Amino acid sequence: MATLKIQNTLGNTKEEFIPVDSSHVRIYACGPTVYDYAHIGNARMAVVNDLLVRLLRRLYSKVTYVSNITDIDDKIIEAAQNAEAPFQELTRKFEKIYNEDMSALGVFLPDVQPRATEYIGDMIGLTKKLIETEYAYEKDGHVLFHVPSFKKYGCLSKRDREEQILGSRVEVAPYKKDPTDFVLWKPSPDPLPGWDSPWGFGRPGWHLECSTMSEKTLGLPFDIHSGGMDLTFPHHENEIAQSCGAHNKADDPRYFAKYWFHNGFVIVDGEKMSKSIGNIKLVHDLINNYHGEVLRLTLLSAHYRQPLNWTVNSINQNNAMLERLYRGVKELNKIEASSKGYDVPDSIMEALCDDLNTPKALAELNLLANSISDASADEKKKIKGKILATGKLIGILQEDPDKWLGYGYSESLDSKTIENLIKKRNEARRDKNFVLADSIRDELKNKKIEIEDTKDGTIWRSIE
RNA sequence: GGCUCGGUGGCAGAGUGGUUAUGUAGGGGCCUGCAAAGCCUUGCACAGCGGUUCGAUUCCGCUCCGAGCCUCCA
Repeated sequence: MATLKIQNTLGNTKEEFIPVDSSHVRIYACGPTVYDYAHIGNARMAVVNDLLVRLLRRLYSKVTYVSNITDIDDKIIEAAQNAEAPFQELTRKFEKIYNEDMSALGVFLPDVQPRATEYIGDMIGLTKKLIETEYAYEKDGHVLFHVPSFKKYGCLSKRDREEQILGSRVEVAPYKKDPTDFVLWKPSPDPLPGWDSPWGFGRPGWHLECSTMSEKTLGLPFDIHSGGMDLTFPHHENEIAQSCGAHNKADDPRYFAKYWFHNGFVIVDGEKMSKSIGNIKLVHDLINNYHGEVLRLTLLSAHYRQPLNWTVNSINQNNAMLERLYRGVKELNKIEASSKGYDVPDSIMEALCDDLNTPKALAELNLLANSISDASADEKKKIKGKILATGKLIGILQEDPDKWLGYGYSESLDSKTIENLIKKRNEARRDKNFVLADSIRDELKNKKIEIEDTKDGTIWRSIE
């Protein structure tokens, strides 16, 4: 069995994955803040983690995957105010859409999807602990984490506290003892949502929820904590400070999570995705134009830590690759898959286990598909088993190939009409009346029907 | 300014101290009445300059260019 290696942001090296408890692997991914439609960057995180979890499930008997829903936050409050609706209405709506959109990309629901608002009591508890351990202090209804008290602060993002203060561009709030202190709990003035706490009516700071929910759902320490690269600082750095501080484990950042797994950004046509440029690609829109598998494959076409340039060209290239793979599966459908449990090939497992090297894995899959043409019938059985198992693991090739390629499916003509035209054409061909035969083919092509003369007769498919 | 990470063939994108992935697009061919699909074949890529080495795209240094974080952000 191939051993899994992953790049650990904590230490910034590729490490062999050794679970805290090999009988139960536990992973937590920072999930979305649900106030708007998910964009392709959110999807990359979801797809990459989904694949990592699928891989872990092959390697370990029990895996628990937790990914939260952030359903209270300043942006949510703002969006709810603009919509003139209770924030819960907004968050439930976009949580549902998020899950539907991710499902379209072949992302399985996490085992646990905790909502921040359902853990407020535990967040208050964690904050109390941090006050007890003297890593936090209260001031004017705020509770702040005192960063200078946490010696290892910066260990994840490799940031120097002093330089951070120098490089800071924001004004320091008056209630902070130190410019780098961050909020655990803050007051919520009347119209804003909030909860009662020992420090008055308020709401949690952003970082607190993940420390709380990961501990409550998985226990400490757990194995992998993941998220987008931008979360490394400050979000994940602060989570470590909170979780290790609360448990008096300030010297041991791994007491919280052992491995930190961060995915790179998606850029669009070479530019950063941003509201001001107006180039945000929403999954909700993309799935109207492309099958989820095409989008998933495109997201996996680059290594997860590299920037991914999202362009129409790259979607098309991956679409072409997927179509060819489906043709391979269609070819193999003429034979039974081997019943001898032909599984994901070692070469592909090795690639995936090597820090989730999906481009390498896909290259190996292509090589496998290339081997179909000159394989014996017996070999084809094995190849079929391997391709299907691989497709299942990485979340592609799950559709019926005929349907994917459009064989026997048409929206413009009913199949009887098509069959009749094909019959007429074949009669014309028999009579060597190629002018007529070609005109019938052109007629069908105009109706988005393409025909193929195979040795088993003429078949047709709808094309876009 | 600080900290990361990159610059690979038309495009996408792995990887390696010496044997030049993979896909996609293009060229040529086979097959076909012609197509379509498939198959075969082809392309001497590794930002620049130095250094280490028998040998560097791969290691080291410098230069140039790009991206991300340092403020909400996947």
